[in-house]
Amino acid sequence: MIDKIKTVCDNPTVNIALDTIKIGKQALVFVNTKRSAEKAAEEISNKIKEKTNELEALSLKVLNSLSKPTKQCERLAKIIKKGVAFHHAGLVQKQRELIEDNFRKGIIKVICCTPTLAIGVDLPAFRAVLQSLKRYGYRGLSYIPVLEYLQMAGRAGRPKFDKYGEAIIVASNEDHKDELIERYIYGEPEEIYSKLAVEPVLRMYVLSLLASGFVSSKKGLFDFFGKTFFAHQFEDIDKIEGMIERILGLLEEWEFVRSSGEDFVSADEIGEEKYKVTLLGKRVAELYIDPLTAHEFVEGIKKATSMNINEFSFLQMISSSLEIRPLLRVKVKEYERIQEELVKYEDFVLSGEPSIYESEYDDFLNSVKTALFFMDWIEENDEESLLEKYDIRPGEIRVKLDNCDWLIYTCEELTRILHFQPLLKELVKLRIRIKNGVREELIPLLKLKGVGRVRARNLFRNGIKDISGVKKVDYMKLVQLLGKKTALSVKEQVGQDYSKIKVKENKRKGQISLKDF
DNA sequence: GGACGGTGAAACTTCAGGTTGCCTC
DNA sequence: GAAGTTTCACCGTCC
Repeated sequence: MIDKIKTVCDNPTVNIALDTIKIGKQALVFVNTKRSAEKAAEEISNKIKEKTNELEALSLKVLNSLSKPTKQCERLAKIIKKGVAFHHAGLVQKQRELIEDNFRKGIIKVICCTPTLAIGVDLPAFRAVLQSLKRYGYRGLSYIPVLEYLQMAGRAGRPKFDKYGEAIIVASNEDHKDELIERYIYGEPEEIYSKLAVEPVLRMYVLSLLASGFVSSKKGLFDFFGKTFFAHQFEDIDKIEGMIERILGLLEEWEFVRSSGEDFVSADEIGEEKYKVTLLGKRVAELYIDPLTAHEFVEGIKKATSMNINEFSFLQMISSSLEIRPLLRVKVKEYERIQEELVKYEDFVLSGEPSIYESEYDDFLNSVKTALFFMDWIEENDEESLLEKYDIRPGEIRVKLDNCDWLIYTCEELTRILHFQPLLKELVKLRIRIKNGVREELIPLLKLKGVGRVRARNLFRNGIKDISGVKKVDYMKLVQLLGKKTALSVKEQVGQDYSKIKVKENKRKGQISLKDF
Protein backbone atom coordinates (compact mmCIF):
# COMPACT_ATOMS: atom_id res chain seq x y z
CA MET A 1 0.00 0.00 0.00
CA ILE A 2 2.62 2.45 1.14
CA ASP A 3 4.94 1.92 -1.81
CA LYS A 4 2.20 3.18 -4.08
CA ILE A 5 2.42 6.54 -2.38
CA LYS A 6 4.30 9.14 -4.33
CA THR A 7 7.30 10.69 -2.64
CA VAL A 8 6.90 14.42 -2.84
CA CYS A 9 9.20 15.30 0.02
CA ASP A 10 11.18 13.50 2.70
CA ASN A 11 8.43 13.71 5.26
CA PRO A 12 6.35 10.51 4.96
CA THR A 13 3.41 12.04 6.79
CA VAL A 14 3.19 14.82 4.24
CA ASN A 15 3.41 12.32 1.42
CA ILE A 16 0.60 10.21 2.80
CA ALA A 17 -1.57 13.27 3.38
CA LEU A 18 -1.04 14.53 -0.17
CA ASP A 19 -1.73 11.08 -1.57
CA THR A 20 -4.97 10.90 0.38
CA ILE A 21 -6.13 14.14 -1.16
CA LYS A 22 -5.08 12.92 -4.59
CA ILE A 23 -7.30 9.84 -4.36
CA GLY A 24 -10.15 12.07 -3.25
CA LYS A 25 -10.25 10.98 0.37
CA GLN A 26 -9.66 12.54 3.75
CA ALA A 27 -7.10 11.96 6.47
CA LEU A 28 -6.61 12.62 10.14
CA VAL A 29 -2.98 12.96 11.13
CA PHE A 30 -2.28 12.30 14.79
CA VAL A 31 0.84 13.85 16.29
CA ASN A 32 1.98 14.25 19.86
CA THR A 33 2.36 17.95 20.48
CA LYS A 34 0.45 21.08 19.59
CA ARG A 35 3.48 22.48 17.92
CA SER A 36 3.94 19.48 15.67
CA ALA A 37 0.25 19.54 14.79
CA GLU A 38 0.66 23.08 13.53
CA LYS A 39 3.91 22.33 11.81
CA ALA A 40 2.66 19.21 10.05
CA ALA A 41 -0.43 21.05 8.84
CA GLU A 42 1.69 23.89 7.58
CA GLU A 43 4.06 21.57 5.75
CA ILE A 44 1.21 19.80 4.02
CA SER A 45 -0.51 23.02 3.08
CA ASN A 46 2.70 24.39 1.61
CA LYS A 47 2.62 21.61 -1.00
CA ILE A 48 -0.91 22.42 -2.07
CA LYS A 49 -1.69 25.09 -4.61
CA GLU A 50 -5.41 25.20 -5.22
CA LYS A 51 -7.79 27.22 -3.10
CA THR A 52 -11.56 27.47 -3.38
CA ASN A 53 -14.00 30.23 -2.54
CA GLU A 54 -15.49 27.98 0.09
CA LEU A 55 -12.13 27.67 1.78
CA GLU A 56 -11.45 31.39 1.55
CA ALA A 57 -14.73 32.08 3.33
CA LEU A 58 -13.99 29.47 5.96
CA SER A 59 -10.53 30.87 6.50
CA LEU A 60 -12.03 34.28 7.19
CA LYS A 61 -14.43 32.82 9.74
CA VAL A 62 -11.60 31.03 11.51
CA LEU A 63 -9.54 34.20 11.55
CA ASN A 64 -12.31 36.19 13.17
CA SER A 65 -13.33 33.73 15.85
CA LEU A 66 -11.97 36.04 18.55
CA SER A 67 -12.47 39.73 19.03
CA LYS A 68 -8.92 40.16 17.80
CA PRO A 69 -7.08 37.45 15.86
CA THR A 70 -3.98 36.01 17.50
CA LYS A 71 -0.96 34.63 15.68
CA GLN A 72 -2.49 31.20 16.09
CA CYS A 73 -5.67 32.33 14.32
CA GLU A 74 -3.64 33.80 11.50
CA ARG A 75 -1.62 30.66 11.07
CA LEU A 76 -4.69 28.46 11.05
CA ALA A 77 -6.53 30.76 8.66
CA LYS A 78 -3.64 30.66 6.24
CA ILE A 79 -3.40 26.87 6.30
CA ILE A 80 -7.13 26.35 5.98
CA LYS A 81 -7.16 28.13 2.65
CA LYS A 82 -5.53 24.98 1.28
CA GLY A 83 -8.03 22.61 2.85
CA VAL A 84 -5.74 21.59 5.69
CA ALA A 85 -6.17 22.38 9.39
CA PHE A 86 -4.60 21.77 12.75
CA HIS A 87 -6.74 20.94 15.74
CA HIS A 88 -5.77 20.95 19.41
CA ALA A 89 -6.91 22.25 22.79
CA GLY A 90 -5.44 25.66 22.04
CA LEU A 91 -8.22 26.40 19.59
CA VAL A 92 -11.40 28.09 20.65
CA GLN A 93 -14.58 26.01 20.58
CA LYS A 94 -15.88 27.95 17.60
CA GLN A 95 -12.78 27.20 15.55
CA ARG A 96 -12.90 23.55 16.48
CA GLU A 97 -16.48 23.30 15.38
CA LEU A 98 -15.75 25.04 12.11
CA ILE A 99 -12.97 22.58 11.41
CA GLU A 100 -14.96 19.52 12.43
CA ASP A 101 -18.07 20.52 10.49
CA ASN A 102 -16.15 21.36 7.37
CA PHE A 103 -14.21 18.14 7.56
CA ARG A 104 -17.50 16.26 7.71
CA LYS A 105 -18.70 18.20 4.69
CA GLY A 106 -15.52 17.22 2.88
CA ILE A 107 -14.31 20.78 2.44
CA ILE A 108 -11.32 20.28 4.68
CA LYS A 109 -9.29 17.30 3.54
CA VAL A 110 -6.67 16.85 6.22
CA ILE A 111 -6.61 17.63 9.92
CA CYS A 112 -3.39 17.39 11.89
CA CYS A 113 -4.30 16.96 15.51
CA THR A 114 -3.25 16.02 18.98
CA PRO A 115 -5.29 13.24 20.63
CA THR A 116 -8.18 15.70 21.12
CA LEU A 117 -9.90 14.28 18.11
CA ALA A 118 -9.48 10.66 19.13
CA ILE A 119 -11.64 11.12 22.18
CA GLY A 120 -15.17 12.40 22.19
CA VAL A 121 -15.63 13.86 18.76
CA ASP A 122 -16.92 11.41 16.21
CA LEU A 123 -14.95 12.33 13.16
CA PRO A 124 -14.07 9.45 10.89
CA ALA A 125 -11.72 9.70 7.92
CA PHE A 126 -10.61 7.30 5.24
CA ARG A 127 -7.11 7.38 6.67
CA ALA A 128 -5.82 7.81 10.18
CA VAL A 129 -2.12 8.56 10.08
CA LEU A 130 -0.24 8.03 13.31
CA GLN A 131 3.00 9.91 13.09
CA SER A 132 4.29 8.91 16.47
CA LEU A 133 3.06 6.55 19.14
CA LYS A 134 5.29 7.97 21.80
CA ARG A 135 4.36 10.75 24.11
CA TYR A 136 6.01 12.69 26.82
CA GLY A 137 4.75 11.59 30.20
CA TYR A 138 5.82 10.97 33.73
CA ARG A 139 8.76 8.86 32.63
CA GLY A 140 10.13 10.82 29.74
CA LEU A 141 9.00 9.82 26.29
CA SER A 142 7.17 6.53 26.31
CA TYR A 143 4.80 4.49 24.19
CA ILE A 144 1.14 5.32 24.53
CA PRO A 145 -1.22 2.57 25.70
CA VAL A 146 -2.61 0.17 23.11
CA LEU A 147 -6.06 1.42 24.05
CA GLU A 148 -5.17 4.89 22.93
CA TYR A 149 -3.69 3.60 19.72
CA LEU A 150 -6.98 1.81 19.06
CA GLN A 151 -8.89 5.03 19.69
CA MET A 152 -6.91 6.82 17.02
CA ALA A 153 -6.75 3.98 14.54
CA GLY A 154 -10.49 3.57 15.03
CA ARG A 155 -11.05 6.88 13.33
CA ALA A 156 -10.14 5.30 10.02
CA GLY A 157 -13.01 4.31 7.75
CA ARG A 158 -16.26 6.18 7.39
CA PRO A 159 -19.06 3.62 7.56
CA LYS A 160 -21.33 5.58 5.23
CA PHE A 161 -18.77 6.35 2.55
CA ASP A 162 -16.03 3.75 2.53
CA LYS A 163 -15.99 -0.01 2.60
CA TYR A 164 -12.87 0.13 4.70
CA GLY A 165 -10.40 2.55 6.22
CA GLU A 166 -6.66 2.68 6.53
CA ALA A 167 -4.79 3.28 9.73
CA ILE A 168 -1.16 4.01 8.97
CA ILE A 169 1.62 4.09 11.53
CA VAL A 170 4.74 5.89 10.43
CA ALA A 171 7.86 3.96 11.44
CA SER A 172 11.38 5.32 11.20
CA ASN A 173 13.00 2.05 10.03
CA GLU A 174 12.47 -1.70 9.70
CA ASP A 175 13.34 -2.51 13.31
CA HIS A 176 11.03 0.19 14.51
CA LYS A 177 8.35 -1.18 12.23
CA ASP A 178 8.62 -4.66 13.76
CA GLU A 179 8.51 -3.21 17.23
CA LEU A 180 5.37 -1.22 16.46
CA ILE A 181 3.65 -4.22 14.87
CA GLU A 182 4.47 -6.37 17.85
CA ARG A 183 3.33 -3.79 20.35
CA TYR A 184 0.24 -2.38 18.73
CA ILE A 185 -1.05 -4.69 16.02
CA TYR A 186 -0.63 -7.89 18.01
CA GLY A 187 -0.63 -6.25 21.41
CA GLU A 188 -3.41 -6.71 23.91
CA PRO A 189 -5.26 -3.62 25.10
CA GLU A 190 -4.63 -2.76 28.74
CA GLU A 191 -7.05 -3.46 31.55
CA ILE A 192 -9.42 -0.65 32.31
CA TYR A 193 -8.84 0.78 35.72
CA SER A 194 -11.54 2.27 37.88
CA LYS A 195 -11.20 5.97 38.38
CA LEU A 196 -12.32 5.56 41.95
CA ALA A 197 -8.78 4.56 42.74
CA VAL A 198 -7.75 8.17 42.50
CA GLU A 199 -7.75 9.59 45.97
CA PRO A 200 -9.50 12.91 45.28
CA VAL A 201 -12.36 11.03 43.67
CA LEU A 202 -12.60 8.67 46.61
CA ARG A 203 -12.71 11.65 48.97
CA MET A 204 -15.56 13.17 47.02
CA TYR A 205 -17.48 9.92 46.95
CA VAL A 206 -17.14 9.28 50.65
CA LEU A 207 -18.40 12.75 51.51
CA SER A 208 -21.22 12.72 49.02
CA LEU A 209 -22.41 9.27 50.06
CA LEU A 210 -22.67 10.54 53.61
CA ALA A 211 -24.18 13.87 52.59
CA SER A 212 -26.88 12.28 50.48
CA GLY A 213 -27.81 10.01 53.34
CA PHE A 214 -27.16 6.99 51.17
CA VAL A 215 -24.92 5.63 53.90
CA SER A 216 -24.38 6.87 57.40
CA SER A 217 -21.77 4.67 58.98
CA LYS A 218 -18.30 3.41 58.39
CA LYS A 219 -19.68 -0.03 57.85
CA GLY A 220 -22.07 1.34 55.25
CA LEU A 221 -19.14 2.86 53.40
CA PHE A 222 -17.17 -0.36 53.55
CA ASP A 223 -20.13 -2.28 52.17
CA PHE A 224 -20.67 0.20 49.39
CA PHE A 225 -17.09 0.35 48.22
CA GLY A 226 -16.73 -3.39 48.65
CA LYS A 227 -19.23 -3.79 45.83
CA THR A 228 -17.64 -1.38 43.39
CA PHE A 229 -15.61 -2.13 40.32
CA PHE A 230 -12.73 -0.49 42.09
CA ALA A 231 -12.80 -3.02 44.89
CA HIS A 232 -13.25 -5.84 42.41
CA GLN A 233 -9.99 -4.79 40.77
CA PHE A 234 -8.19 -3.81 43.87
CA GLU A 235 -8.98 -7.08 45.61
CA ASP A 236 -7.25 -5.99 48.77
CA ILE A 237 -10.30 -5.10 50.86
CA ASP A 238 -8.25 -4.25 53.91
CA LYS A 239 -6.37 -1.64 52.01
CA ILE A 240 -9.56 -0.04 50.72
CA GLU A 241 -10.99 0.03 54.19
CA GLY A 242 -7.81 1.65 55.40
CA MET A 243 -8.12 4.33 52.76
CA ILE A 244 -11.74 5.00 53.63
CA GLU A 245 -10.90 5.17 57.27
CA ARG A 246 -8.14 7.66 56.65
CA ILE A 247 -10.42 9.78 54.50
CA LEU A 248 -13.10 9.74 57.18
CA GLY A 249 -10.53 10.94 59.66
CA LEU A 250 -9.61 13.84 57.44
CA LEU A 251 -13.22 14.78 56.75
CA GLU A 252 -13.80 14.87 60.47
CA GLU A 253 -10.69 16.92 61.10
CA TRP A 254 -11.79 19.38 58.43
CA GLU A 255 -15.23 19.60 60.06
CA PHE A 256 -17.14 18.33 57.08
CA VAL A 257 -18.46 15.35 59.06
CA ARG A 258 -18.95 14.59 62.69
CA SER A 259 -19.13 11.18 64.21
CA SER A 260 -22.07 11.08 66.54
CA GLY A 261 -22.19 9.26 69.84
CA GLU A 262 -18.64 8.15 69.84
CA ASP A 263 -18.81 8.08 73.62
CA PHE A 264 -21.31 5.33 73.99
CA VAL A 265 -20.34 3.07 71.14
CA SER A 266 -18.73 -0.08 72.41
CA ALA A 267 -15.59 -1.44 70.82
CA ASP A 268 -17.20 -4.14 68.71
CA GLU A 269 -19.74 -1.72 67.36
CA ILE A 270 -17.10 0.64 66.03
CA GLY A 271 -18.01 -0.19 62.45
CA GLU A 272 -21.51 1.05 63.11
CA GLU A 273 -20.28 4.42 64.24
CA LYS A 274 -22.62 6.97 62.70
CA TYR A 275 -21.46 9.99 60.79
CA LYS A 276 -23.27 13.23 60.33
CA VAL A 277 -22.42 15.73 57.67
CA THR A 278 -22.04 19.32 58.82
CA LEU A 279 -23.61 22.25 57.00
CA LEU A 280 -20.22 23.05 55.54
CA GLY A 281 -19.69 19.44 54.51
CA LYS A 282 -23.07 19.29 52.85
CA ARG A 283 -22.31 22.34 50.76
CA VAL A 284 -18.89 20.98 49.82
CA ALA A 285 -20.54 17.79 48.61
CA GLU A 286 -23.09 19.77 46.62
CA LEU A 287 -20.41 21.89 45.05
CA TYR A 288 -18.85 18.69 43.79
CA ILE A 289 -15.40 19.74 44.78
CA ASP A 290 -12.55 17.72 46.25
CA PRO A 291 -12.89 18.03 50.05
CA LEU A 292 -9.16 18.67 50.26
CA THR A 293 -9.51 21.70 48.02
CA ALA A 294 -12.52 22.85 50.01
CA HIS A 295 -10.56 22.53 53.21
CA GLU A 296 -7.69 24.54 51.82
CA PHE A 297 -10.10 27.20 50.63
CA VAL A 298 -11.72 27.35 54.06
CA GLU A 299 -8.33 27.80 55.69
CA GLY A 300 -7.38 30.45 53.17
CA ILE A 301 -10.63 32.31 53.62
CA LYS A 302 -10.22 32.30 57.38
CA LYS A 303 -6.71 33.63 56.99
CA ALA A 304 -7.89 36.28 54.57
CA THR A 305 -10.03 37.89 57.24
CA SER A 306 -7.00 38.78 59.29
CA MET A 307 -4.51 40.03 56.72
CA ASN A 308 -4.11 42.32 53.76
CA ILE A 309 -5.36 40.68 50.64
CA ASN A 310 -5.82 41.50 46.99
CA GLU A 311 -6.92 39.69 43.86
CA PHE A 312 -3.68 37.78 43.74
CA SER A 313 -4.41 36.21 47.13
CA PHE A 314 -7.49 34.41 45.86
CA LEU A 315 -6.17 33.70 42.40
CA GLN A 316 -3.06 32.06 43.78
CA MET A 317 -5.07 30.07 46.29
CA ILE A 318 -7.29 28.83 43.48
CA SER A 319 -4.23 28.07 41.39
CA SER A 320 -2.95 25.77 44.12
CA SER A 321 -6.00 23.55 43.92
CA LEU A 322 -6.02 20.24 42.09
CA GLU A 323 -9.06 21.34 40.13
CA ILE A 324 -7.26 24.06 38.21
CA ARG A 325 -4.58 21.74 36.89
CA PRO A 326 -2.59 21.51 34.73
CA LEU A 327 -0.81 24.67 35.82
CA LEU A 328 1.07 26.95 33.50
CA ARG A 329 4.66 25.84 33.72
CA VAL A 330 7.45 28.18 34.62
CA LYS A 331 10.05 27.85 31.91
CA VAL A 332 13.73 27.98 32.68
CA LYS A 333 14.06 31.46 31.27
CA GLU A 334 11.11 32.75 33.24
CA TYR A 335 12.27 31.43 36.56
CA GLU A 336 13.75 34.68 37.71
CA ARG A 337 10.97 36.84 36.38
CA ILE A 338 8.31 34.84 38.19
CA GLN A 339 10.30 34.92 41.40
CA GLU A 340 10.62 38.68 41.12
CA GLU A 341 6.90 39.00 40.59
CA LEU A 342 6.32 36.77 43.57
CA VAL A 343 8.32 39.13 45.78
CA LYS A 344 5.80 41.84 44.96
CA TYR A 345 2.93 39.68 46.09
CA GLU A 346 4.56 37.63 48.80
CA ASP A 347 2.68 39.33 51.64
CA PHE A 348 -0.63 38.54 50.01
CA VAL A 349 -0.18 34.80 49.63
CA LEU A 350 -2.82 32.84 51.56
CA SER A 351 -1.45 29.35 51.21
CA GLY A 352 1.87 28.56 52.82
CA GLU A 353 4.91 29.19 50.66
CA PRO A 354 7.28 26.24 50.55
CA SER A 355 11.00 26.93 50.76
CA ILE A 356 13.10 26.85 47.61
CA TYR A 357 14.64 23.59 48.72
CA GLU A 358 11.38 21.72 48.99
CA SER A 359 10.15 19.67 46.09
CA GLU A 360 6.81 21.47 46.10
CA TYR A 361 8.51 24.74 45.30
CA ASP A 362 8.33 24.27 41.55
CA ASP A 363 4.65 23.56 41.75
CA PHE A 364 4.20 26.57 43.95
CA LEU A 365 5.97 28.75 41.41
CA ASN A 366 3.77 27.28 38.70
CA SER A 367 0.73 28.28 40.70
CA VAL A 368 2.17 31.76 40.96
CA LYS A 369 2.61 31.92 37.22
CA THR A 370 -0.95 30.72 36.73
CA ALA A 371 -2.20 33.35 39.15
CA LEU A 372 -0.19 36.02 37.33
CA PHE A 373 -1.83 34.95 34.12
CA PHE A 374 -5.25 35.45 35.71
CA MET A 375 -4.08 38.82 37.01
CA ASP A 376 -3.07 39.90 33.52
CA TRP A 377 -6.42 38.77 32.20
CA ILE A 378 -8.36 40.92 34.67
CA GLU A 379 -6.04 43.79 33.81
CA GLU A 380 -7.46 43.60 30.29
CA ASN A 381 -4.51 42.12 28.46
CA ASP A 382 -5.66 40.53 25.23
CA GLU A 383 -5.24 36.97 24.05
CA GLU A 384 -2.29 37.74 21.84
CA SER A 385 -0.24 39.19 24.66
CA LEU A 386 -1.18 36.30 26.96
CA LEU A 387 -0.05 33.89 24.27
CA GLU A 388 3.27 35.69 24.04
CA LYS A 389 3.82 36.08 27.74
CA TYR A 390 2.46 32.82 29.11
CA ASP A 391 2.46 30.51 26.11
CA ILE A 392 -1.22 29.85 26.62
CA ARG A 393 -3.53 29.68 23.63
CA PRO A 394 -7.08 31.04 23.38
CA GLY A 395 -8.76 27.65 23.79
CA GLU A 396 -6.73 26.90 26.89
CA ILE A 397 -7.44 30.37 28.23
CA ARG A 398 -11.17 29.75 28.02
CA VAL A 399 -10.94 26.46 29.87
CA LYS A 400 -8.78 27.97 32.62
CA LEU A 401 -11.11 30.93 33.05
CA ASP A 402 -14.12 28.70 33.21
CA ASN A 403 -12.52 26.58 35.92
CA CYS A 404 -11.39 29.66 37.80
CA ASP A 405 -14.89 31.09 37.65
CA TRP A 406 -16.32 27.92 39.14
CA LEU A 407 -13.70 27.82 41.88
CA ILE A 408 -14.33 31.47 42.81
CA TYR A 409 -17.97 30.53 43.03
CA THR A 410 -17.16 27.75 45.47
CA CYS A 411 -15.10 30.23 47.49
CA GLU A 412 -18.12 32.54 47.52
CA GLU A 413 -20.28 29.76 48.82
CA LEU A 414 -17.82 28.74 51.51
CA THR A 415 -17.41 32.36 52.55
CA ARG A 416 -21.17 32.67 52.80
CA ILE A 417 -21.40 29.71 55.14
CA LEU A 418 -18.54 31.06 57.22
CA HIS A 419 -20.29 34.45 57.40
CA PHE A 420 -17.41 36.57 56.18
CA GLN A 421 -19.48 39.17 54.40
CA PRO A 422 -16.73 41.68 53.52
CA LEU A 423 -14.75 38.98 51.75
CA LEU A 424 -17.80 37.91 49.87
CA LYS A 425 -18.01 41.28 48.16
CA GLU A 426 -14.43 40.99 46.98
CA LEU A 427 -15.06 37.52 45.61
CA VAL A 428 -18.17 38.59 43.74
CA LYS A 429 -16.22 41.40 42.10
CA LEU A 430 -13.33 39.10 41.26
CA ARG A 431 -15.66 36.61 39.67
CA ILE A 432 -17.15 39.23 37.38
CA ARG A 433 -13.68 40.34 36.44
CA ILE A 434 -12.53 36.82 35.64
CA LYS A 435 -15.62 36.17 33.59
CA ASN A 436 -15.19 39.31 31.55
CA GLY A 437 -11.49 40.06 31.71
CA VAL A 438 -11.90 43.63 32.94
CA ARG A 439 -10.55 46.03 35.52
CA GLU A 440 -12.76 46.87 38.44
CA GLU A 441 -13.80 50.23 36.99
CA LEU A 442 -15.75 48.56 34.19
CA ILE A 443 -17.95 46.41 36.40
CA PRO A 444 -20.94 48.78 36.45
CA LEU A 445 -21.10 48.82 32.66
CA LEU A 446 -21.10 45.04 32.39
CA LYS A 447 -24.59 44.89 33.85
CA LEU A 448 -25.81 45.96 30.44
CA LYS A 449 -26.74 43.19 28.09
CA GLY A 450 -24.68 43.25 24.95
CA VAL A 451 -21.77 44.96 26.67
CA GLY A 452 -18.64 42.93 27.33
CA ARG A 453 -15.01 43.81 27.94
CA VAL A 454 -14.44 45.50 24.59
CA ARG A 455 -17.55 47.65 24.49
CA ALA A 456 -17.35 48.50 28.19
CA ARG A 457 -13.79 49.73 27.76
CA ASN A 458 -14.84 51.67 24.72
CA LEU A 459 -17.62 53.38 26.64
CA PHE A 460 -15.38 54.09 29.58
CA ARG A 461 -12.70 55.60 27.40
CA ASN A 462 -15.29 57.97 26.11
CA GLY A 463 -16.37 59.16 29.51
CA ILE A 464 -19.33 56.86 30.01
CA LYS A 465 -18.46 55.19 33.27
CA ASP A 466 -21.66 53.75 34.69
CA ILE A 467 -25.39 53.42 34.23
CA SER A 468 -26.04 57.07 34.93
CA GLY A 469 -23.42 57.90 32.32
CA VAL A 470 -25.30 55.77 29.85
CA LYS A 471 -28.49 57.61 30.73
CA LYS A 472 -26.86 60.99 30.23
CA VAL A 473 -24.97 60.33 27.05
CA ASP A 474 -26.32 61.59 23.77
CA TYR A 475 -27.98 58.80 21.82
CA MET A 476 -26.12 59.64 18.64
CA LYS A 477 -22.82 59.33 20.39
CA LEU A 478 -23.85 55.99 21.78
CA VAL A 479 -24.78 54.82 18.30
CA GLN A 480 -21.34 55.85 17.14
CA LEU A 481 -19.74 53.86 19.92
CA LEU A 482 -21.85 50.73 19.92
CA GLY A 483 -23.67 50.60 16.65
CA LYS A 484 -27.37 51.22 16.26
CA LYS A 485 -28.79 47.98 17.57
CA THR A 486 -26.74 47.76 20.73
CA ALA A 487 -27.14 51.46 21.45
CA LEU A 488 -30.90 51.16 21.21
CA SER A 489 -30.96 48.13 23.47
CA VAL A 490 -28.61 49.71 25.99
CA LYS A 491 -30.70 52.87 26.17
CA GLU A 492 -33.80 50.74 26.56
CA GLN A 493 -32.15 48.90 29.45
CA VAL A 494 -31.70 52.15 31.32
CA GLY A 495 -35.30 53.05 30.69
CA GLN A 496 -35.00 55.32 27.67
CA ASP A 497 -36.82 54.72 24.44
CA TYR A 498 -35.17 55.83 21.22
CA SER A 499 -36.85 53.34 18.94
CA LYS A 500 -38.63 56.09 17.02
CA ILE A 501 -35.47 58.06 16.35
CA LYS A 502 -34.04 57.52 12.92
CA VAL A 503 -30.33 57.09 12.76
CA LYS A 504 -28.04 57.18 9.81
CA GLU A 505 -25.39 54.68 10.61
CA ASN A 506 -21.81 55.43 9.84
CA LYS A 507 -20.34 53.62 6.85
CA ARG A 508 -18.19 51.55 9.10
CA LYS A 509 -20.18 48.78 10.57
CA GLY A 510 -20.60 48.13 14.24
CA GLN A 511 -18.97 49.94 17.09
CA ILE A 512 -16.63 52.84 16.58
CA SER A 513 -14.27 54.26 19.09
CA LEU A 514 -14.02 58.02 19.07
CA LYS A 515 -10.35 57.52 19.62
CA ASP A 516 -10.13 56.10 16.13
CA PHE A 517 -10.73 59.49 14.58
C1' DG B 1 44.42 43.92 14.75
C1' DG B 2 39.79 44.13 15.56
C1' DA B 3 34.99 44.22 14.38
C1' DC B 4 31.72 41.68 12.15
C1' DG B 5 29.16 37.94 10.14
C1' DG B 6 28.31 33.30 8.88
C1' DT B 7 28.34 28.43 10.07
C1' DG B 8 27.68 24.32 12.35
C1' DA B 9 28.05 21.64 16.34
C1' DA B 10 26.87 21.24 21.05
C1' DA B 11 23.89 22.28 24.82
C1' DC B 12 19.62 23.16 26.38
C1' DT B 13 14.37 23.13 26.54
C1' DT B 14 10.13 21.59 26.09
C1' DC B 15 6.55 18.29 25.41
C1' DA B 16 -1.89 15.91 25.25
C1' DG B 17 -6.22 16.64 27.06
C1' DG B 18 -10.69 17.40 29.86
C1' DT B 19 -15.29 16.12 32.58
C1' DT B 20 -18.51 18.01 35.15
C1' DG B 21 -18.61 20.39 38.75
C1' DC B 22 -22.50 25.94 40.30
C1' DC B 23 -25.96 29.43 39.04
C1' DT B 24 -28.47 32.16 35.99
C1' DC B 25 -29.73 34.68 32.17
C1' DG C 1 13.47 10.60 23.42
C1' DA C 2 13.13 13.90 19.66
C1' DA C 3 12.43 18.24 17.58
C1' DG C 4 13.21 22.87 17.96
C1' DT C 5 15.93 26.68 19.84
C1' DT C 6 19.80 28.94 21.76
C1' DT C 7 24.59 29.34 22.60
C1' DC C 8 29.17 29.30 21.43
C1' DA C 9 33.45 28.42 19.25
C1' DC C 10 35.57 28.91 15.07
C1' DC C 11 36.77 30.81 10.79
C1' DG C 12 36.94 34.08 6.99
C1' DT C 13 36.37 38.73 5.43
C1' DC C 14 36.59 43.50 5.43
C1' DC C 15 38.18 47.91 7.00
